[in-house]
Amino acid sequence: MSVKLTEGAVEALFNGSLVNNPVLQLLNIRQMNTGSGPPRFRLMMSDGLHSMTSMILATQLNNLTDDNLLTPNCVCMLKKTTSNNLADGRRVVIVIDMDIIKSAEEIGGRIGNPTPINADSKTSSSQDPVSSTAVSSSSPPPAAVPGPSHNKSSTLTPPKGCGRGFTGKSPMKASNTSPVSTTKVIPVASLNPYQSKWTVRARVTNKSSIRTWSNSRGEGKLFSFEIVDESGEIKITAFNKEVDKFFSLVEQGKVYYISKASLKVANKQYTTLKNDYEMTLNAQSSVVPCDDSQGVPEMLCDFVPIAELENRDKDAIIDVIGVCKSAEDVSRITTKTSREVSKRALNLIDTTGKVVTVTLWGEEAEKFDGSGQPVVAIKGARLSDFGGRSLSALFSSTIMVNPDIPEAFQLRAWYDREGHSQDSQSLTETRSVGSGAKMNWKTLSDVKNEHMGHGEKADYFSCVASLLYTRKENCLYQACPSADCNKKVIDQQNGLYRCEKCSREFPNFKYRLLLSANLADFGDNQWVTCFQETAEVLLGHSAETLGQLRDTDEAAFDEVFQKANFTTHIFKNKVKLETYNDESRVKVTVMEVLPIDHREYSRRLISNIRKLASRT
DNA sequence: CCCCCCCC
Repeated sequence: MSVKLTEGAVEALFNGSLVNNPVLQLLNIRQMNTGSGPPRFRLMMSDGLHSMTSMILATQLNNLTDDNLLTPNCVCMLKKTTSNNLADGRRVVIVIDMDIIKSAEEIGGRIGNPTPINADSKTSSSQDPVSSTAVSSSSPPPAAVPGPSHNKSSTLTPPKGCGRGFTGKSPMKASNTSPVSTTKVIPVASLNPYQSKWTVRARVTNKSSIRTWSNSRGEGKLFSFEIVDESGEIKITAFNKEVDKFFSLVEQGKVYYISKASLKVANKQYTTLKNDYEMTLNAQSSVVPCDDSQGVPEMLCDFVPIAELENRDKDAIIDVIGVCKSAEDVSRITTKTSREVSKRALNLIDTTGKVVTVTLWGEEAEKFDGSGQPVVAIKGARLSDFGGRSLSALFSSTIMVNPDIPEAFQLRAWYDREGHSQDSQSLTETRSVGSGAKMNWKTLSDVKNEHMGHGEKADYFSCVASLLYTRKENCLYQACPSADCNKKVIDQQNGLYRCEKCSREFPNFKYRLLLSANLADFGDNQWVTCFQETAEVLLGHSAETLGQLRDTDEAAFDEVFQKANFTTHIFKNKVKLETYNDESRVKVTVMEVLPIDHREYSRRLISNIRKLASRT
């Protein structure tokens, strides 16, 4: 058991002093009674000299308890703590981040002979979680020590409990006329519904506009914003009167003291922030601008590497950062509910070499400028399984272009040095590689060598090929004008056209395309048949237009075919052996023509070149 | 007390 506890750390934490990564032993862990909220765990930890019970695991670390790793006797390093100095002077240490560095089994027992630092406390386990953390201070915390252990937040409050020897059971009767002057600033991460006297000092991020609603429960208006301090973040919503009161006061990016708001458990379904709770402003709430924003972060991001998105659940809300390798032009689409909205898809790449497509909406899509391949960070994007894995920005997402953060500088440097030329792979299959269907890539010589289409059923394959030749002479025919009938009609030479299938004569017909084309790739060529839709894509004109053109302007008609020649596409094909008059030949029908995705094309090309090279 | 988050 070669582990050394940080002696003196418990006393320091208890007194609210800064301790750098203390190593402590867990003596006990207990789930507190939190009613309907997420479980909270209270820890008893020891530095070998002293133990303290007034330590609480931040809920984001609750998963540490999942695998029975956080069990008595294990040794932990507390990487981030914050102390929550309650209004009556009691102190609670909240563990925001920690590592278990030795398991209980490895340690095997209690290290040293620690004595409780709060020996004269008589806490009751049946009390509510906050009051149950009550400690009476035999040595009251030094008043000038600020709440967060990071030592940055200014001390706002005149020292409370300077008296000495007061107990946790009898709260200070300080006058509470102003929250700023009498309520201790606590970290956002430590906010919970069981504690009412607090002030947070935090920066506003992501302020919404005012929205109205009307449903069976009534109607009203609201706006919401998010706040962040160095401990965490939380969403705040204001309704109706509080909208009038606070909307113009609350400004994006500014720092405020906020107190006396209601806390409730956040609905996980809509949570985009890393907090189990959310806040609602009420008639008693106070929001006061704070001139000193020192130490209050701009934004809290937990960037997920792009390659890692493959392992995340659909609909997860995640933060992502990457270089915008390419971006679509903005376009307008109509939603299922007939609303028009702008959209723009970006392709982001990070140092994992993976690319993901992220879609921006509305104004964000319109104003985005992808020139110069900026670094783009998105906080709170939703993971979708479209095309494998893709991302979509939400109303609540924050989109930052070239943000002033270390991750962005690192990405920029990486991309400019090597990332730009690196072989990358997208998690998002684009439409051009087959609308979700699996592509069975073949070269034209593969089709022959593998005797494709010789089986009972047709085979399907995709290839990248160029149009080498088209038979324009017989590509158009006059077809039955009935919607569901494409049968060739017989010109009765009396102004009427007869369809044998429909047993009817019509005064008109429609043009249909049946194009024979010779496709070529670098190894072989192949005759294929393209019916109406695929032929229209290849020739770039409708059958109707081509029919008119052939009848009126033969030169223009010829030019259409000249232009189509040597164009390169992705062809999705069906191949089947057909036999007539004892003669068998493979018939290839083009099912779909897709534009080339150049990234995919390069990948195919390189792979084929390697394959050819390995044969020689 | 909202919770819309769109398209392929």
